[in-house]
Amino acid sequence: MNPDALRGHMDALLLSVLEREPLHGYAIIEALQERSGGALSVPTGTVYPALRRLERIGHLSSEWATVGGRRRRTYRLTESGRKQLEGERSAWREFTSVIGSVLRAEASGPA
Amino acid sequence: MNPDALRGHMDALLLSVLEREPLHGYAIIEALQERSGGALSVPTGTVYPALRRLERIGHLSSEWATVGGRRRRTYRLTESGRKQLEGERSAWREFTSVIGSVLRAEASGPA
DNA sequence: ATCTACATATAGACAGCCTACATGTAGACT
DNA sequence: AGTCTACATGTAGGCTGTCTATATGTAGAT
Repeated sequence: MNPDALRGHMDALLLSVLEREPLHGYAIIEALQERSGGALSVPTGTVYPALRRLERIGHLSSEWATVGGRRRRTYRLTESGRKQLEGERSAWREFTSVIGSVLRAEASGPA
Repeated sequence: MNPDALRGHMDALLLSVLEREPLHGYAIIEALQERSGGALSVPTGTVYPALRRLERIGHLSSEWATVGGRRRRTYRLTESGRKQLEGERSAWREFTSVIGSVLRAEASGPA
């Protein structure tokens, strides 16, 4: 998966994976792998900053927990985050529809 | 259409629009508008540099023409460009499939 | 004269994803 | 005791491609 292709869709992925339950960063990375059938290996250097950004703009909230001696920061969707996810989903549909319509255009000549 | 979303898909769009016939930059922008039903307004500052980049790496070739007193640089797909377009198309299918599978995952709780 | 459409081009800003690195705990295995 | 892997978070800096803004010029309509 070409990294550049993810540009602008990372938020949708993160919000989507947090929709059903709160998760910490490491678990989010695993969830993305699972849900994508192993195709998505998002590096920590992408996920952690993105989560912080999403929290900063109010789409996520977080709290620390210690489980088995390890510190976790668990993120959950805020109300704003749920609305944003809705928006991301419809933006995704529009995006694929628009790009798809260009890519699938018949290669038949003019006239 | 969020500009960031285009990242990494611009090449596919440009190659695709040049598949059926050679076009110059301005006409490419119009063709993208038409094919997308008006949804794609790609600025000249994006298209012209991108076309040059694609020519530099061998996917396009170009030649100057003068039509109605105006200078045009007409681009056409090279053989390499056609192969690249094939690759872009299958990458697009994979991309939409992977992201889609994450976004569409059921929001039902675990167990 | 002025305006719009046609037509190309570059400089610099911006943003976000990536690589690489740093830090630390827990448990298994030798 | 030492090593290795999995778990877990985080930052600095690089890269690159898209965008905004600007520049230049022709043709035709008003």
